[in-house]
Amino acid sequence: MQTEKEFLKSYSLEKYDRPSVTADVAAFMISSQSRQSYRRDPENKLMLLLIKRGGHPFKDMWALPGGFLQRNETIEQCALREIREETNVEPVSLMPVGVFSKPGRDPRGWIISHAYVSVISEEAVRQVGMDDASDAQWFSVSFEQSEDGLYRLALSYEGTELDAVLSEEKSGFGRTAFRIIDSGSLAFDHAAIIAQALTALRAAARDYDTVFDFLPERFTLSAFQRVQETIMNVSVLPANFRRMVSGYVEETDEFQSGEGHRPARLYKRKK
Amino acid sequence: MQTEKEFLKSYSLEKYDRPSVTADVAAFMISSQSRQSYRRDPENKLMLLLIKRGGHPFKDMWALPGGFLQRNETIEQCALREIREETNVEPVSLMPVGVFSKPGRDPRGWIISHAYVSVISEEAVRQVGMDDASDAQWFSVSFEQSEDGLYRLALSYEGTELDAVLSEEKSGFGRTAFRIIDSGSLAFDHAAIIAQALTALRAAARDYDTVFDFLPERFTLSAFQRVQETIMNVSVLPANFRRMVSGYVEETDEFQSGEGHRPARLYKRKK
DNA sequence: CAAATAGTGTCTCTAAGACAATATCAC
DNA sequence: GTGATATTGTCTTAGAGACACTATTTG
Repeated sequence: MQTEKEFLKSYSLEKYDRPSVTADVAAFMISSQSRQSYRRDPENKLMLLLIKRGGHPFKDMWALPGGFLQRNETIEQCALREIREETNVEPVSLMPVGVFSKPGRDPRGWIISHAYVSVISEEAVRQVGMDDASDAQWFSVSFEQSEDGLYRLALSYEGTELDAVLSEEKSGFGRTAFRIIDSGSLAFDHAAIIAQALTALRAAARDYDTVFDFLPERFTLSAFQRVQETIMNVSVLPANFRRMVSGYVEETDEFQSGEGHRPARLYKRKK
Repeated sequence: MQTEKEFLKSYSLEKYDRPSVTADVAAFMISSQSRQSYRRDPENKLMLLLIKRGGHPFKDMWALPGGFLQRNETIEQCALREIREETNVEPVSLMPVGVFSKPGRDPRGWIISHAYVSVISEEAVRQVGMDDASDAQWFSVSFEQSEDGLYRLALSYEGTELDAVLSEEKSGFGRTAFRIIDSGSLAFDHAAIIAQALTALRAAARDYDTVFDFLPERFTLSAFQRVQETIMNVSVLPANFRRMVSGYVEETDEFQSGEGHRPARLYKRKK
């Protein structure tokens, strides 16, 4: 009879066939656009970080940042490591989206990808600064269902426009996934990963939980509302928004003035 | 300059260090207990399938069914394959729960696990029949937070009682995970996986979506309610429950009689 | 003063919790 | 008839959408 110790000594995983494992991250940021007038509050845009691939496969195409899982780290740590390397910024949050393991999804071979949503603070990115010649760039995001039932994902940065088309796919058992109809020149199956990530982000923003991740420590309620509306792609009456979030925020006694209109009280997240 | 084709020809993933990948499944079933009287409707219990490990490591301890990912299948297909093998039943649904990749979680080496919740129909299990001497058995489940804030997971089958204790762990960024304080003699980190699976199951049952998976094609509203209450571990007034689910079900013109009280109309899932 | 946002109050509608009352069967 | 579940209806309360109205600042 073999003891557990003996068993483990003679056991080797190397004998078995096994895949390579990656983490890919959809890192989002809210950026405030310039004002239309000295009175008007700035508009917000939802931005997604993409990397221009330097090598094969999909050379010169845009892809999500990501990389291979290493020994002695969790898959979350791998995702964080990759996003730190690309942005030089500490992410505010990280949320799992799903696992992509369909055979053939990567031409290099048997590779399964773990997708995450990460939120990056605009302040932090501005401090680090963005290199316009860098391979890493922030794209503005639009994702909507059109009348024909298909989903259009539009990413744009300067002159570069990536337009993907996807269909909703009941993945066997009620869960919804996305099938790529037109990848819009995104590498691998990343168009589908981005669509899934946006869906997860919006679901998480429903209870304001993830919305705070996009905001600084102290914020006005209208800044809060603008961020929420940008993520969810909906609009709410300001009076009702205040009421709905009143349980999630705490007053401070500071105000934001100099905006061309009545100063607004700053709030902070409750508890 | 190398073309993509040339690149792929010379590329090999084998050079890199990579983990073994498994899918582990928390398969749930609702079982109706025997009646307390000829009038009383039977009570329900939530059951979880566990396998007694035949070999090292954790020999003779109970574990979730699962196995290694094979080439040419997705991780979902792997989960389905494992649960089919153990139950000889086609699962009704499959839902991802999370990835467990903490270094050291498996004494055999670098193994990351993908956890799924699966729902099995009681009818199907009864048709196949359960072998009492089999390594696979259905345990009744209780999972609650006690006053001290800790979570108690209790699994029982005939004389066997497994009692695990867990604490909630803010996993870095707002997501909650569970840390094992007492594994209750469950193999690996499976106590934490089960806790997470139950949390995911309850979240999915809030919108009745997963609840239908436990029900036959046609069901009475009180059967529906009993299943919902069993999963969520709460209770609702029958009058209010009918109103709440009225949008999700459709009347049929069949009734269930012979139950020792007024026959109930059978309903089916809407759309 | 004008333009913009900040902030309050109120009407309405809907959904959920509580509960009363009636209906119908098996024994 | 009795004991159980089936089914309907009503009262109340909480929360969200719509909207009117007032307050305050900067150019």
